[in-house]
Amino acid sequence: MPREKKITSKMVAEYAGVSQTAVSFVLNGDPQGKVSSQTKRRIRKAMQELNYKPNLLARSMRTRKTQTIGIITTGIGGGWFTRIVLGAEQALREEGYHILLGSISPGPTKAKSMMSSIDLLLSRQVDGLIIITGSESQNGEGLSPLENSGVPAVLVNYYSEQEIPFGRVYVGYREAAIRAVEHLAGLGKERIAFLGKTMEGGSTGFTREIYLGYKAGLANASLPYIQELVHSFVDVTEPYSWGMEMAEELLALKPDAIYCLNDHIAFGVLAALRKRGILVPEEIAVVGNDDFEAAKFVDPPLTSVDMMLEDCGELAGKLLLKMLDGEEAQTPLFGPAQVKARASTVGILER
Amino acid sequence: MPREKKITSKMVAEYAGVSQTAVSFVLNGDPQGKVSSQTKRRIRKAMQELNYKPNLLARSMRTRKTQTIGIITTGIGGGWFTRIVLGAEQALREEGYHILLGSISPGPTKAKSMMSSIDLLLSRQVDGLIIITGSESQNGEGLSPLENSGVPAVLVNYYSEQEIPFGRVYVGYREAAIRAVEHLAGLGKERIAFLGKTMEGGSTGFTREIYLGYKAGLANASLPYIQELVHSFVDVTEPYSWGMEMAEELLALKPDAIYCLNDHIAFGVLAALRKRGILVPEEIAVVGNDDFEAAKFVDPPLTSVDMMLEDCGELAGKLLLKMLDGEEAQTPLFGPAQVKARASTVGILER
DNA sequence: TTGTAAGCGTTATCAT
DNA sequence: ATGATAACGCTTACAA
Repeated sequence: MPREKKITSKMVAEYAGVSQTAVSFVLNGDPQGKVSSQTKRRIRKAMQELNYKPNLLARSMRTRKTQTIGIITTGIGGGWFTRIVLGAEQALREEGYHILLGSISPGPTKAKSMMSSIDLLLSRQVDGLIIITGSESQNGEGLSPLENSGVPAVLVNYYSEQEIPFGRVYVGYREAAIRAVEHLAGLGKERIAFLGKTMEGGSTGFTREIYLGYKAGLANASLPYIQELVHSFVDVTEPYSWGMEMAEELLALKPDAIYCLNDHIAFGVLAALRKRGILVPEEIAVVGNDDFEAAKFVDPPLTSVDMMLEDCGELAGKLLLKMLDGEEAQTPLFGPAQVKARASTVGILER
Repeated sequence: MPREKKITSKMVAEYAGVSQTAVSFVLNGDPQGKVSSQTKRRIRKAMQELNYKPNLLARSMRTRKTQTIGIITTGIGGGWFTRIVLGAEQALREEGYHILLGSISPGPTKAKSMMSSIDLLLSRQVDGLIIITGSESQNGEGLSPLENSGVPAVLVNYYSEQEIPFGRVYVGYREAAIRAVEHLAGLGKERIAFLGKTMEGGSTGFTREIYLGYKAGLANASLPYIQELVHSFVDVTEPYSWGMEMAEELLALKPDAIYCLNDHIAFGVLAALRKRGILVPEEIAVVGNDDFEAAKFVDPPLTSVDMMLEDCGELAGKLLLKMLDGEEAQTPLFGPAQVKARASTVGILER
């Protein structure tokens, strides 16, 4: 019995003794009120009894709309990508769209695989595309199939010199840094060290944003930019160890706070300070970025800036919806950022 | 210029001066070798010059295969769901399938929303379905649309009394517990406490698996089951605090190890032991489950059992592929589990 | 080896 | 208000 015959609208029409057209109208809510409520009832009853399920594929074929958005991402990473997808999915689902996942392997030949992934999704006739790129800077690589497809697309975190005819959404890194510094300044901290990547250190993309935010935050708080408190990394393979080392180096310079590019670094910093018996936050407060789950459980719990990635995803989804409605790709949008204050800055109030 | 006209295979045929059939054959690799290599070249050239992209929707319409797998999940949770999807996606992509995301909001009316989600995906003519359920036990709720659709489906972590005609994959909780206990026993621990949910405590689903694994692990290591070292929770709202409390209670009973249902609880345990100045792992070793990212960064780094969720996803994907090939839904499959040894059991060897 | 034509399940156009 | 009929772009017997 599991093998029911597929019911088509034609069969429903026959069963109800009406035309297929009438069935179609009922299916689409009969906007112009062309079907008498009597036959409407008959048709609905027939649908029920036959357990009819419309074939959305056929509909898409005809309407040239699939109600499907492709999401592609390179450089997947522990959850950060997911949170964005989640936000986007929700925004899009509310409008009746589904998500079709593009290739999500990091892949060596990035631009090439990006192109083929886009091609595949376009072949499947997605109505729009969201592309979440790794956090590195890049140029218009791999986007060529999109450009002349006319399919609206939103790029998330796509740092590029070139002008591109797509919507853009960025994670709020700069705001994150500004808020972090403001938070620390608000606690009376004045010598706020920075562990990240400076422009002199060759920062691009999101690392650049964070650095600029750090400087802007200092300016907002009327604090001086102290060169010797700013450290730039070159290689990121061991952020934890780097954080430890840098913390050691900084000690002599008596900072009263350390703001770190990410939580990994901050964890290293905390470990180093713990080992030295430095009081956190009384002597030195520490702030990280990204608000990893782990931040709650280190000792002391780490204040970190949540990048609100779901919100970024929602931003991307809503922007895409507008574009699907015919609006032009606007100026870039930036996601919010929120300081999650914990013991590493405010002491023992909460876990 | 972004608005190129859509190119169809018919246009390619005209342009190349051949029949649409020939184009179609080339598109599908011409299995029977019905097209001369000359015309093949002509056709390929035409495709290139017109920048032809086949419309996969139309193909699906005809072949009644969409090369699309729907994935539905209830009770999403910080990343655990994602890792499974990732594994499945990879396995399926290798065989040319794409993932269509079903509704992924927790939702109050779970069974109802599950049904509509399944219906929607079926309407979109997915070739198969993977359903990742929350970790709670359930009955055949919400699966009725699937049963008589004849569409193959794999359920992940679906704990149910009833027989169901679907493939099933379970996260390797029981094995996880067995390995954890073996790991501890291997280190010479003999009084291994358990913080989880016992059958007497009303465990079902995965909590039951873990408990059974704990007992099996003890048996394997010829260790006695010591009733007083086993604690069962009722309410899970504050696992961290519960872990702290239980650790305190256990102290008097002199356990030499504590195995926790999850990392949250284990973090609480570690915190309590740290406060008491108990040496970990010399006096008491601690093991958690799930291997959160945070496990690496607590003090001391926590040994935890990785549930290898990507592998579970891969298992699910591959099982589904087999079912798509006509094989029957087999006996349930269980994912692997791997102890990630860290300082909380083996001392300071690694972070 | 190549071409013709039917059909997949819808929706949209145009008469009735 | 309702019903034929033609698309949408592709695959696939079957005919040439």
